[in-house]
Amino acid sequence: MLASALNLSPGTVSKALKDSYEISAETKQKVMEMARRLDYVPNPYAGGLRKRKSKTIGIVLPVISDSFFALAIEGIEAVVHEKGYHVLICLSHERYLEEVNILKDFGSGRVDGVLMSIASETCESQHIRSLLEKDVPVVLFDRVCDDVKTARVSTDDKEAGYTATEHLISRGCRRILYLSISESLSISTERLQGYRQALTGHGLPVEDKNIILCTGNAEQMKRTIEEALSQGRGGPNGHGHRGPNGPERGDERPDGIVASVEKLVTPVYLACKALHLSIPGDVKVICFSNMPQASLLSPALTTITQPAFEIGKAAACLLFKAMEKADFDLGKASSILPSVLTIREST
Amino acid sequence: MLASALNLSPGTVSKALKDSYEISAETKQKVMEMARRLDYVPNPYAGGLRKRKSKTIGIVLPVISDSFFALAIEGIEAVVHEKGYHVLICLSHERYLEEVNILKDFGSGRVDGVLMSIASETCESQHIRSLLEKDVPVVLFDRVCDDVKTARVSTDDKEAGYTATEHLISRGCRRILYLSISESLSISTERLQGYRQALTGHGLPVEDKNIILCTGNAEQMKRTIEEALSQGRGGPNGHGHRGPNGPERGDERPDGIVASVEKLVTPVYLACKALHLSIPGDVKVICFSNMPQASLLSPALTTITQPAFEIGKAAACLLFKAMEKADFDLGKASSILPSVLTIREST
DNA sequence: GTGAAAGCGCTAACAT
DNA sequence: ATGTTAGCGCTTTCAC
Repeated sequence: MLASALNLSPGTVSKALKDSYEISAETKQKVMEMARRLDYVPNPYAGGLRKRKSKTIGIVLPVISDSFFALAIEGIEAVVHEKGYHVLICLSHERYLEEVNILKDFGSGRVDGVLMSIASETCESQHIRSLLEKDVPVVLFDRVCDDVKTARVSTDDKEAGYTATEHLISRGCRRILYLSISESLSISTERLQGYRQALTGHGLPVEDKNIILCTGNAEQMKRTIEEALSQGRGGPNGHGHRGPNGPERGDERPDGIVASVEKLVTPVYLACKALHLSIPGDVKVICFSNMPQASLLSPALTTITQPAFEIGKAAACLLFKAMEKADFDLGKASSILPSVLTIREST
Repeated sequence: MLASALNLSPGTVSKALKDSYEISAETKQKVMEMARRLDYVPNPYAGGLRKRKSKTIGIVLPVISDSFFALAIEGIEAVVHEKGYHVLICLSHERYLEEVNILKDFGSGRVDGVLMSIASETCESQHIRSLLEKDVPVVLFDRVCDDVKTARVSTDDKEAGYTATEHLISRGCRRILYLSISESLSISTERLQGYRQALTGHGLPVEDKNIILCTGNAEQMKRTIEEALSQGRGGPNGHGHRGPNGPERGDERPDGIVASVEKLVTPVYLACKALHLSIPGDVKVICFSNMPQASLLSPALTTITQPAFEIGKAAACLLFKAMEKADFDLGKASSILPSVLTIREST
């Protein structure tokens, strides 16, 4: 296209555009000039076909409207853009089957590498292994997966779960609810393990009825949480507040909540409100969240915050290392970043 | 690749895969079978090159970690995915030059159409027109731009600005601050116009010193807001609260804030806290925001909410109409969706 | 019903 | 220093 306008061969134009030493300054001048005039940009797919690279990386996420994921994308974008690559984003909507289809599509040459955080439905990883077999490097972040030999970037979720729970215990909580959104997700199970360890470590019982799986939409989650909070508050109309004299002997009502993901913040607060439970008076709440407005909530929310942007960045960097040198072993390249506990009014 | 494995010509394989009538059931069977076995997916770029379509649409945004944009992407993704297209996301980081580079790149055949919300720095649209000239359809959403003849999808920002301001007036505010993040952005100027009209319409003066441009990071914004809120609070230590007897005669202190974008929520709340101003006692606050936790803030925030998901969807639908029939005139296809006022404690 | 051939827009090796 | 050629992986006429 440029070539015909200039009466030059495409080869010459191609070289001129890349400032090759074999082209005369004069021709380069002409080519550049014309390129500017025609606002010409080479078709990346044509070149990519030839070079067998797409220069794009695929991101697979369950959702975007979540402070953690939105920030993680920005972290990824920072390094991808710097490397001159592009970013293709696909959503699994927490569905295993959609995730499978996306990865299958990514095996077509559409992307040179994949960054992914797995769906809550997913508890199997054959689809990931299939992709790896096609030599498409994959780096998992946040919601990772043990049974696949590739790099993982996340926080130490077990430790974070421990820290969160211990914090509640130090605040006097004895019957602590753990709210999860999946029974298989790494973040859920790891954080749960930390929760268990903290309870056990402090001589408190771990009770199944305090481990709550919250699914469905926000309204359904709220109902699930209300139900859990109503435990041990005997009598037919068990929704009354506790007496004015603080916890009564034998009161089995939960007095603390570890919410394992940000999505649970609203349901938790609404459930407490509906039950007329005061936070932190009746129930103390800590949540894993990257919400920038956590400190503005009523009451201000104690959080475990993950370095979302940094996680995205680190994952992307690992991916590039793998794409740049084929012998780089992602299998032994995982990285763990620190999360931070920010204590606020809710505890 | 499949072809060689089957000893068939690529043409035959291609047709078989698309279930063409000219291929025998038997061969189709064999091809499908082998495709499954090898987990084969055709390279989309090769086909795209031939058909001169990329089947991907480009999204240009200033940021992702913002409730509105994150939701808008999900709306876009819903329709793009349904159409069998893919989504390439590029961030302008509010920079005009990055936006220009992205659009230039998008003129290469990388995308078949573009959805975009312009950067706060942008106040010129030649780059958009250049792209349109290359027959890449563009639909603007939310942060639109008047001087380019293409479709726009947004809310009625002038009306929303009016509604927000009138609401504050109805709550007794007389000295209302308008907080913007740009002097050229459509959302800023339109909402500002509504603000002016509401003031004028209710016999209140429009004062330049009440129209505040907030730039920089959250900390800088907070300082700007503090300064603005300190207006008319005379005396050397002008930071004290107002007297216990309510507004004094001649008090020039602002008593209301219209924050034109979500990013301003935190700075506004922090500024009020720093100045020991109570919301809504001393200052009433309304903000354009899609934060799911607005009702949990302290105090709960009165918001103007935009139908972000729907805006994304509508924009994508228009874009597809334009891509599907070349004679579809985007110039006269804009659409305006309703935003909603949710009154909470902050007013 | 199947194959051969051309071509999408580019790059890279190989002439000239 | 420039041009020619082949080929990336696919689709699509057009022959057979």
